[in-house]
Amino acid sequence: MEHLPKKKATIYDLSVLSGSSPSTVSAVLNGSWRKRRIKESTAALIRELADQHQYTANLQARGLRSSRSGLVGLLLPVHDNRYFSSMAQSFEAHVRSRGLCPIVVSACRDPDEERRTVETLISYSVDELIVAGATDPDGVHAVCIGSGLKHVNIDLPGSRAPSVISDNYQGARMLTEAIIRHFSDDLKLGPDELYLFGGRDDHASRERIRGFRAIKRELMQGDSDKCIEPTGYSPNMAQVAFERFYEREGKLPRGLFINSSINFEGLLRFMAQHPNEAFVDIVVGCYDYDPFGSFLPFPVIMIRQDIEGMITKAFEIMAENRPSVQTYLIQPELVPPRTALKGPLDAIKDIA
Amino acid sequence: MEHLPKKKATIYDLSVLSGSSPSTVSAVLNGSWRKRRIKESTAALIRELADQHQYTANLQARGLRSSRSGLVGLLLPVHDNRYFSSMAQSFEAHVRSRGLCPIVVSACRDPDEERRTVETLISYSVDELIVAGATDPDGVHAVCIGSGLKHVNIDLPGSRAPSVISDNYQGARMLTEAIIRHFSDDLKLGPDELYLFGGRDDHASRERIRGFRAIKRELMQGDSDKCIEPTGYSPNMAQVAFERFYEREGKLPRGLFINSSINFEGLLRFMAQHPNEAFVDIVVGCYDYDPFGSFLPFPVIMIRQDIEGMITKAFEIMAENRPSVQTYLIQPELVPPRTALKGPLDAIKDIA
DNA sequence: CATTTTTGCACAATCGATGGTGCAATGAAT
DNA sequence: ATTCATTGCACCATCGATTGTGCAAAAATG
Repeated sequence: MEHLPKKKATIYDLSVLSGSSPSTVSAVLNGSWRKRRIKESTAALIRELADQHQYTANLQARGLRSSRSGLVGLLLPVHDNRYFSSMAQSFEAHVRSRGLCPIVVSACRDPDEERRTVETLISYSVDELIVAGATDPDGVHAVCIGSGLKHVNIDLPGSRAPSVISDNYQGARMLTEAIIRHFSDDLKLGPDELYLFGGRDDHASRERIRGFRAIKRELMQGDSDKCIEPTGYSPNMAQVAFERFYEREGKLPRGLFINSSINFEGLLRFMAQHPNEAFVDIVVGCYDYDPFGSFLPFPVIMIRQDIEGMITKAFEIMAENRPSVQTYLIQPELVPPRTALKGPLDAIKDIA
Repeated sequence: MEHLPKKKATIYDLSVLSGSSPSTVSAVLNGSWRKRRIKESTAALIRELADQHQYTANLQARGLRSSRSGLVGLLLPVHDNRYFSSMAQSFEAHVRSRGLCPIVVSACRDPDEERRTVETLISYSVDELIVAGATDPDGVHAVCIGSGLKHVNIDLPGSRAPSVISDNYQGARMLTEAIIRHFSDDLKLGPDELYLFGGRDDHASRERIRGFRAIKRELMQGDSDKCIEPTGYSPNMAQVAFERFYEREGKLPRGLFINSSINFEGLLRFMAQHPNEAFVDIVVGCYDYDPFGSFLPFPVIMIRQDIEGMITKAFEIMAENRPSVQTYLIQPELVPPRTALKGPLDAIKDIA
């Protein structure tokens, strides 16, 4: 039977029931009672009543009074790809292990939405915030600073708050080199057969492009601007770019550096329009790891960013009392084709 | 320059500045001022002061007073796969469009964690909750009912709250039939060559198994218990199951119905251990859509659940004042191999 | 037994916003 | 000019917890 939504018990209810004052009840229930010299027996009684009546603290009230909430936020650009969803997963585990409540929100790469969202979080007195892949980290910072909210950037650095990012330059070098070396000597790749698609004008893309070009020049003695096609972080724009290229050249470049799995989805859309023959000889390097992407019918080399490492580092930084504004580089990992890595889900017990 | 975290302006500050009372300021700033017959000019003045001083309401205080929070929650089993991350993405868009704040949390398929998490959300006076793929929806329901929280189940039904799920029976029939028909007449699949892997003892798995068996008997005149291998929702257990099968039979079944993309990842892990030759003739049907999964080197047929449809329906139900406890079936969609569908990300503008 | 110390708790202000109620000033109606 | 209705706003209790302070009663000390 549905019992009517009986309103929740408060410390005042328990106060009456136990014969103690509200403040005593509060102290018992929030752990500060030793300090307040509450008798063990009083505490025991109150605790018993509390779970008899299923008391749970009203966290809004607590938050209002103490201007803390027990919430830790993660601001994401989007949910729907494996990079960010893994990040959310790791993040939650970390926050939970500290006994706090993780809340994940996305802001669609929109600077205004980013700021508005953070303002909302602040209005709930979120205690800490990880800002991942923000389009305008410094804008977010300004909002945070105004209210003293601890925050760390991840994935894309800001200039005013500590940042933890992966070493995109090194990663791009590794990935590019792996693409090049994947071709045997007799089918060697030329500088104008290796293209970079995707990304936009953000720190990560710039670094990756820098790494791509550097190693390309070192190993191939060549590179040109036409080998770089930034398409934004959208499957659709990437698809269009591939289509255009294909129309122009009659084929895709044999070597493809794809900036982010989101853009890789653009290649999928292209693939859906063309027979497999168009792909027999290509080698793709994707900056970002997706387990299914790793097993496509052509060689796909991927970079897996060390999400767990970045999250860990971010929380370490937030634990400091006066963290210095600097950018920490975390090394990413090269993932050869046909590799199924473990992820944060593996940490979860599943009773078969 | 870092201005010191000057504490945020409150209605009291604005009250002093404007010469009006706090309640007037409050009314102006929360929109109820017309009703309270505040003069237009007074309102204008207050509004100007408000954004001069960057006033934003303390939502904990508001929530405490009004016992509403403006938060809408989505409880997920896990973040890290495309099905649930798409769900999060759609959910956020819906909630945002209503001017509320979406918050997404996962509970790792752990009934206790589910209940604890919902209790936490309730402590923050979350206004509405979508419970997706909960292991124990009725347990969650009990917690919600205790505090009058509106909620709807998605993906896995409960018996005490309205539920929106996809038609798993029909979906499984479609998928199974598509697998069978994918084989040409000369290579026809036998009943003992078509296996179902993955899932566990939940409503969705049961329905899918029922659909799988029904159509199998109709089209193949055969089915047996050994063709069903529930492995739980874990890549690892699924991998182990595949390995065992392979060891026993020297090959994989030619027809594979895989229950959820999470289990499909188990197949990836298996694949990483074995040469591509082990897969040349298999056809996989996966209940859940993953764009990369669709392009693997063997035919992969997928079922895409109508996430957008389910979310929409869920919100419609929550908008009713006395929703009836029933289960709504949403039709899923069969996705042929090599198909790149659009997703919730496509709704996001990206300034290239 | 008188005094000091310790124990155990109650009191009350406070966090920031909301909304019911009441009342003065203004304008309209008679 | 008196009465009545309307306008415009202030007052105050309230939501549920936290925390500094104060004060009896009990215990320790002399």
